[in-house]
Amino acid sequence: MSSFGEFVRETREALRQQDSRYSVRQVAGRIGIQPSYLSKVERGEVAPPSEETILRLAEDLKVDGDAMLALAGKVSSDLQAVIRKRPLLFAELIRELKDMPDRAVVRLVREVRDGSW
Amino acid sequence: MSSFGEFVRETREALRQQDSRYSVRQVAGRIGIQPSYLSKVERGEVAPPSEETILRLAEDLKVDGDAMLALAGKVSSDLQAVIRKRPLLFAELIRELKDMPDRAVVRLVREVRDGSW
DNA sequence: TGTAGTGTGTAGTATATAGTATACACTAGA
DNA sequence: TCTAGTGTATACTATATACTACACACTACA
Repeated sequence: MSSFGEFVRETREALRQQDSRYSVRQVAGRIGIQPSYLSKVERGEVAPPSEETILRLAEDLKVDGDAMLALAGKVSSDLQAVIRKRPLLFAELIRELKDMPDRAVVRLVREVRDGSW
Repeated sequence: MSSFGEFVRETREALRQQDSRYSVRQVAGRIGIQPSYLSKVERGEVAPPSEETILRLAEDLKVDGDAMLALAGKVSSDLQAVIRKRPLLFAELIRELKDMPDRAVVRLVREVRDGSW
């Protein structure tokens, strides 16, 4: 059920192969939570942590923050803020893109970034 | 502070000019909450209601749901679900569009909708 | 002048969120 | 053999979220 927890555990264990500083205790220590709490999170015994904690964890595990938030069922609050400033526009855009293939969205991102328009 | 509450009160009072069924009590009754709670919401005495309640309220007051959620500091959970399915893609797109003028975003929406690409 | 409807004050509640603190049993290395 | 480090079990907590239930004072109108 908790793909978030599984992902964290697997990612941490993978890093640990190369670097002994990726134990539950040490990661927890670096990101400022109790080891017992991280342990429970990894085993899905409790819900995923808060956005702030997830982002610190993602950084420590060298994983993309937005991807990790998504696994936790969340959307970064700064993205939400962008949407909230122009709700009608962004709601329409996002709903329109909902069923578009990845390549279509990628193309859009490029178009906007390259400013070719 | 509570622009949400003010907005609800003003919208409801405006409708009431034409239709006496837009009293606090009757609106509350239709959307399934206590009148005292709606009263407190309108006066900003409590935080905005849940997403579900806001959407029922928006419908009753004939207002856009996404706009009303935005005033409450929320983003519709169905939009969040779209983002969570492809977090990297959508995060990049939205951050890229953050500082673009409205007309640029509108143009993009049209482009996608008209399928001219 | 009653009564139907109005908004609001007060008090309380259930559930979720986001953790902490401590102690325990186990293992690998010096 | 001891000790430093490992993961985890247990018990608890503070704060936020999202309301309900009831009572009260006031007003319009028939």
